Amino acid sequence: MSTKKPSSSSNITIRDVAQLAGVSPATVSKVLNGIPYVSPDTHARVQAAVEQLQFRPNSIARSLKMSRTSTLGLITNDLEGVFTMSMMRGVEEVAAEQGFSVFLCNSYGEPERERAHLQVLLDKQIDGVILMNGFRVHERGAPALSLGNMPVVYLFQYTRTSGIPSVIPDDFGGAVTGTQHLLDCGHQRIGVINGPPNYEATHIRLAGYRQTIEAAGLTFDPALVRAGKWYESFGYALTNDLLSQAEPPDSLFCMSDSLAVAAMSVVRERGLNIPRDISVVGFDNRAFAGHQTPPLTTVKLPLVEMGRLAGELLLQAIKAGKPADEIYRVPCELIQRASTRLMASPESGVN
Amino acid sequence: MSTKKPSSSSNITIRDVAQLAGVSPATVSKVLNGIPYVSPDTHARVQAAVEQLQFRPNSIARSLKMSRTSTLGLITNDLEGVFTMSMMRGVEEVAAEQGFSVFLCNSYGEPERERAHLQVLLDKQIDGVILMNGFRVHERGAPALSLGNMPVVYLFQYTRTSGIPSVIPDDFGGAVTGTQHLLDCGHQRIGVINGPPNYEATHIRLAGYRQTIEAAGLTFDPALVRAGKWYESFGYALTNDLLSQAEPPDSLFCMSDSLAVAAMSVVRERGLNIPRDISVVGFDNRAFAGHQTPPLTTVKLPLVEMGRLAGELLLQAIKAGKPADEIYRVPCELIQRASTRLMASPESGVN
DNA sequence: AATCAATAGTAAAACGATTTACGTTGATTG
DNA sequence: CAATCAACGTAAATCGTTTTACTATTGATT
Repeated sequence: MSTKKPSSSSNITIRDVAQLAGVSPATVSKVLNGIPYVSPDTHARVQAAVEQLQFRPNSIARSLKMSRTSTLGLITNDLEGVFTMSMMRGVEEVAAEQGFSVFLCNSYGEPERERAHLQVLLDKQIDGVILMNGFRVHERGAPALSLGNMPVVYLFQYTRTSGIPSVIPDDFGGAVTGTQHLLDCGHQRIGVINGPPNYEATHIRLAGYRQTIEAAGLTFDPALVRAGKWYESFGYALTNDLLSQAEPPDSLFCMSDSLAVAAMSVVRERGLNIPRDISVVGFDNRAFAGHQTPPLTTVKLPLVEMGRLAGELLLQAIKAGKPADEIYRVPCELIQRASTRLMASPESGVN
Repeated sequence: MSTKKPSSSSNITIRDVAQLAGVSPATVSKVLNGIPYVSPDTHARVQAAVEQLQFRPNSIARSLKMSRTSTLGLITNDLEGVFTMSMMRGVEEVAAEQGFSVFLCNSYGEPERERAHLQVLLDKQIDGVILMNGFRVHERGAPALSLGNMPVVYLFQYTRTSGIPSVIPDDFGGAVTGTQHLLDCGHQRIGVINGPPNYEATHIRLAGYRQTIEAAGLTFDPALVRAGKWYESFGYALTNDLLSQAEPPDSLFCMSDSLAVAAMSVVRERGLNIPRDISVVGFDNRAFAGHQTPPLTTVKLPLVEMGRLAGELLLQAIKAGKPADEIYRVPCELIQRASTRLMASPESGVN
């Protein structure tokens, strides 16, 4: 009959293990942490005791001494934003891989809440924090609270103030990729349905588009560009407007998948076939993009990868010295589906 | 010129405060925690010292002694699920209100990951945990690890094993509400586009529909019911099928907003007007529901409220004794928009 | 045989708060 | 006047680890 205590979950401490193994707590600590100079015999005895008692060290006590908690903070402006969860997943994933836990905080975009959350996290001695923006206001200033020398990484927003790495999508490159794909399909008049001017991405993507068509020897025509908001409801009028011109575009590059869905619907209503008569490319690679008819070719916002990178940068900053403060632009790859004319091979030029 | 130390964030301890105020650490602890028997004079002196030093107590040290961390765990099966973030927001919200932080963990539905996460959270001495399901497999068994007597709450899933409260939507009531609304609009042949049979919600909602129409004196007609999956792409064929019958339905109750979007699209293609010729009701109240043309009337899944309730139940269990183990079904209210014929007042019956 | 280095283990001091138990003091009371 | 009591403070123990001395034992080297 075992004499195991009923034990309310885990009263067992390192002392109990030491006692059972017939050694001192210090020795147990050594084997627990793989510190050398403990005989194989003792090592085995301690491990057996740990096993038998189902001992698990108390992280809190450990943290107190070590002043490292293996804990990250993740503060978001907009927990319910459409891009938020994928980035969160990336962050959580790398954190878990490296034995870190992450505190989730929602600031609702209010500096006062952000300050309060940061304060609590500081009190809880987290090792680092990611400040993540759910919406696309890219440039941001200092955090709402002085963080001393705690590592910080910005995600989906950037800063030019020094010492803080930022992770954002490569909007320019993404626009280039999308545009080039349409050129490769043989299109000469590529229409653009863009987002609102108060988003930096709007301008950057347009610049990417412009550079690409000009590099292909075409001239930039403002008549082919329309701008509204990111939502689907804005796409209908803009697309209709674009297609009603004397010389309508032969393809559409929509700067969000929502806009692309609206555009496709308008194109269909006008009796045109996608992609035979007109190609459509979206941006974001939202979940619904692949479920359209036809499935939407789109430029993917690398959200999970961005989350992972932000997490890696933060962990790296925690473990070593700070990485060079820098803006990391994660490439946006093309997800080729059926809303654009399929070419034999992406390499083959237009000729 | 101030002589404040450069200070690497927070080296200042309760001793420093005590020293500056000319009292003992114990006294400082008293005023910090509002414990009586400290003279107004001393109180003021201590507070001044706290202020001057910008002292903030170290949560880790506090937790070690008190064995309470003011920290919750939230483990989800599916961090990227469409319902997850709203529930998370609810949980985070109440937690923050009551001074708790929440650890976010993604188990990807793998028991092994869930076990690992739980283990880490236990080591970190969290005060309680919410096990949240991102998809609609409702019934679940015990957690993947024995949790001793740590409070647990299930969210978006339930259990009949004792001691654990569960928070789920009231699918039955929601189906009743949606059906009744269509009856109130004067419809007699209400078609149903349902989800897959391996979801319990599918059956419960159908039962709610059936009971409601039978209570109204109509007979349940299986020919009016179609089932597929929740995604939009399944809605087209089902709706077409339903509407091609000799006696087609005069209204549609779609058990997800995605299905409803597909249904509306099919209805339009057939040259019918919504809501004049046919009413459509959805389920979930996804973000896009309000952006349809016409905006979709739908039964709201009370995700944020469910998250809040789960958080409240957990905090309550932590602070007091466990609440009665029970299944909490949160009501699903009707969000009335323009895809159903508007009635003068919900109270006025059909007559 | 004496010295030294490497190995094995431990006692005790941290880490930074809370809490218990106790000591003053001054006022009130029988 | 002695005894009681309440108010105010503090020293020291405590929470469960890690880490820093420090001791003791070996085996190898001169």
